[in-house]
Amino acid sequence: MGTLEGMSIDEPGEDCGAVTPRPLRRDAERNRQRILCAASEVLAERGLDATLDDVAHKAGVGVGTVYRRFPGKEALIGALFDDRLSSLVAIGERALAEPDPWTGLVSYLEAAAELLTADRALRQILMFTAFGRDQAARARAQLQPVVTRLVSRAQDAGCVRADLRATDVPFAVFMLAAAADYARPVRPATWRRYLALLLDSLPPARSATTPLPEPPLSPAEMQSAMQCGPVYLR
Amino acid sequence: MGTLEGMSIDEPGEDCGAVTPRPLRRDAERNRQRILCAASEVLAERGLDATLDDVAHKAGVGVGTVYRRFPGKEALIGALFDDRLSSLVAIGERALAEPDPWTGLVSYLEAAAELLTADRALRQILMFTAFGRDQAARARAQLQPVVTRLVSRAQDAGCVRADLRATDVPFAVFMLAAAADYARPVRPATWRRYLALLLDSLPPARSATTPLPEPPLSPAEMQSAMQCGPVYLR
DNA sequence: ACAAAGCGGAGATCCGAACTCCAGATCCGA
DNA sequence: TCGGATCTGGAGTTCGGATCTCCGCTTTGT
Repeated sequence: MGTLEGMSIDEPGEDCGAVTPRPLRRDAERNRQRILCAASEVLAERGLDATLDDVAHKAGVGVGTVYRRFPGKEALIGALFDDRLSSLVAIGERALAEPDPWTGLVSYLEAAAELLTADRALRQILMFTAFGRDQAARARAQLQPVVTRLVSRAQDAGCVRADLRATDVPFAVFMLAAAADYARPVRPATWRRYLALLLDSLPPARSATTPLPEPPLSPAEMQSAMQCGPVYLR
Repeated sequence: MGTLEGMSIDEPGEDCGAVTPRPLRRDAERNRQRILCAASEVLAERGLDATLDDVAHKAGVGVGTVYRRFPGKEALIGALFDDRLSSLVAIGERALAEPDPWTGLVSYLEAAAELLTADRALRQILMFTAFGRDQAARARAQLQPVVTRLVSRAQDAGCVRADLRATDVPFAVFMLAAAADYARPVRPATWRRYLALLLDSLPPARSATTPLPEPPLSPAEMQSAMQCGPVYLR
């Protein structure tokens, strides 16, 4: 518990304060990358319940190696999701840079949903877990003004209903992510259909419907979606 | 394993075939009811992960009592959700009995979402689990023609877009349930806001927006929603 | 060539949920 | 009212699965 792994003082006499992490041996660094990469895949697919043994296996290293490099599961996840979360913020800023207010809002919804639907662990972190609480809270805090701006700008331009609020946006994304979770094993892009549907509810008025980009699941696909979903129990 | 509890032959000589379950002692029957009732509450709240110890505790009986009455968790859940599932079918039929096609579809969405959002275990059973697989599949099979009818009737009447399909309906309900799952601890009725929003995407055209019945979560509420959600990990 | 650093992965440890068991409490027919 | 049948509580056993440790061996780099 609490090893000082990866922290060592560079110069023997050059005491304390700034501890420069001595660079890892080449093979060790290579493994570290493999681990991060494997963890990223495994977590995206299986969510936070994924085992560190799974990660190690996928990375082609032993569990010990994982634990030598990261204090524990939590630390590994923390390291991984720092950039995921900041890329969410980046998405928001890119959407705000979009000149057309409607396109901006839509592209935010689309990109955010794309990010979340592709990564189950990220979704769990943002929606529920007590896990990366601080990181997630920080991301949310950064995001909130951006999304607020995105919404009100679109409202000012008259292309979005007046009663929409900034907090409705993450809800929309979560709902799409839930749909994706269900349909993914069968047909992963199905969430886009529901994004398109949802978008039709946003303008103050409309004279037609936007065509829905993805076909619906057939009843048979529906059936098999439930067979293989994130199995609870047994 | 495999006790014959609750099954006994009434008359000693009157062999085999129709085994009439001798009625339970009065106290035993009372406890059985308590258990079912407690299980219903606990499962609705905590989902399929709920422990039989939880159920026993809520029912005010010992775990042993639960196991004497039901072979195991699975059996208890099976017993409980038989009627939940058939009430879903009933909702569909009631909606179809509604004379106005639009009102019919809307009332189905609303009632189904109400049922699912109130019961986490039911949602898990319908969406994912390998658990009550047969029961759920049967319910789905019964429901499918009803929903199909509900949708096409509304389309024929011209009040719903032509590209909507029957399988979109359960998706809508699932998405609402996901929203509810997130918002419940903070403000349980929030899903109605998103139902209302969703409904605005259904007509072939519209000249205005329907007022949204529930206020959105404030950013602060959003924050605290995540604090207490269905905690994953740790 | 030889420390130092890193490695694998068996297995120790821990945890929590499902389920069992039996000494007593409770019921109910005679 | 009494006695045997039935039922009860909940401590404790079992089990599975996940986290994390440990140490003999391999790889690196000087």
